[in-house]
Parts: sequence; C-alpha cells; structure tokens
Amino acid sequence: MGVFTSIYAIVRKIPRGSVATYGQIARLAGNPRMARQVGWALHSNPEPGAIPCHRVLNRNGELCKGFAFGGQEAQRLMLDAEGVAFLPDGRVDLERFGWQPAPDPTE
DNA sequence: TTAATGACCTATC
DNA sequence: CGATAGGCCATTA
Repeated sequence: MGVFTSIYAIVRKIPRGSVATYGQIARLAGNPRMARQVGWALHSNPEPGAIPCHRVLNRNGELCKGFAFGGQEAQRLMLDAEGVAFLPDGRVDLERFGWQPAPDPTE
C-alpha cells in the first residue's frame, strides 16, 4: 500500500477510448516526478481487468518497451478496439485521445 | 538502516 | 535529430 492505491484509483478512472501518460497520472497522484512509480506500480502488482494498464502510455504517447499483457502489439489492438487510433509513427494522438481529467461539473 | 533498481522524464552532446 | 547521462521518488533486498 502506498502510491499504488492512488495510481490505481486514477488509472481505473480512465474512460474507454482514451489514454493517459505516466506523467499525467503522476501529476494527478500528487507528485509530477512520480511517473516512474506509476509505471512501476502497474508492473509490480496490477489488478488484471480492473486496471487498464494498456491505456497508460509514456510522455510520447507510445507504449513502453517491456509491457506485460503480451507486448505492445496486443496493446495496440486493445486500444484500437476501444476506438483509440494510432499514428503512422506508432504513437497515439494524445491531442485527441489524451485523457482529460477533472472535468468541470459546471459544464 | 543503507544500497540498488525501475513499464520515466528532461537536458545536454 | 539520435544517443547518452543525470535526476526524481517509491519499493525491494
């Protein structure tokens, strides 16, 4: 128990069809420098099915090198199945599919 | 307790 | 633009 709980809570809130970056989650977790622990938390003890790790990308919007589920390849299919399009660069368009947290209830 | 590591990020050469 | 080095913070041994 520790930062994981916060990270899990945030990652779990990522809506389908959207993706978030480690830095983004880290910032929401409380510390913008916690980006490493974010990815580490997912690698250490994730909850398959409850935590959409595949929606968590690095700052470039690309998948990490040593992903778990079976490789970035499987992940790319998962995101594509959710409606997330990939750029020819092999990255996700964070400008369009980037998760925007803290939506104003006034709107 | 200290030392080492890590699914990262940023700056510099 | 591509690669290398350093820094940050939490977890594990």
